[in-house]
Amino acid sequence: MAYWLFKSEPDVLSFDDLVTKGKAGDEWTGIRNYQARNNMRKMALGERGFYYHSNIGKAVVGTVEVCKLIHPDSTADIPAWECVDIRALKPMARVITLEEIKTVKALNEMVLVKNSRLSVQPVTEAEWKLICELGGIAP
DNA sequence: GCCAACGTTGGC
DNA sequence: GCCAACGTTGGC
Repeated sequence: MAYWLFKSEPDVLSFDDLVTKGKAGDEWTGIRNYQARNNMRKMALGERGFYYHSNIGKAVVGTVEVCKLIHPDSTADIPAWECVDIRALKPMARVITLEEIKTVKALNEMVLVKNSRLSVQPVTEAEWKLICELGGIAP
C-alpha cells in the first residue's frame, strides 16, 4: 500500500471543496507533468494520500483516497494526460505547515521539501505515520 | 512581485 | 542528441 501527496492551489480546488463533492470525489484534472502522471498510474483503489495547499496556507490540510483508477483527463487536449479521482477522507485536527515540516528532521527528505514543484508525490510509510500523528489523526 | 528550480521546446 | 532559451511553479 503506497501513500501519496496531492498538491493543489486552494483557490482552484481546496480540501473543503473536495469535501463537498462527497463520496463520489472529483477528477484530479490538470496534471501536465509526466512524473506526476506516472505517479498516478501507480495508484491503486483505496490508496490514501495527503492533501496539500500550495501558495495559500502551504500546509497539509487533510487526507484523501483514490476512488477511481487512472483514466483520460477530460480537460486535456492530448491523450497523454490522464488522471485519477480522489475523495476527501479526514481533515487534519491540526494542519501541518511546510514550515513545520522543515523543522522536523525525519521529514526533511520528503519530496515536498526536495522537489516542491512536483504536484503528485510519493510519501513513505514513515512520513505518513508521522504527519498523521503530528496532525492529530489516526494513520 | 521576485526569483530560483525545474521541465519542455526547438534550433543546430 | 545536445543545450540554450523559455515558460511555469511555488516559496519567500
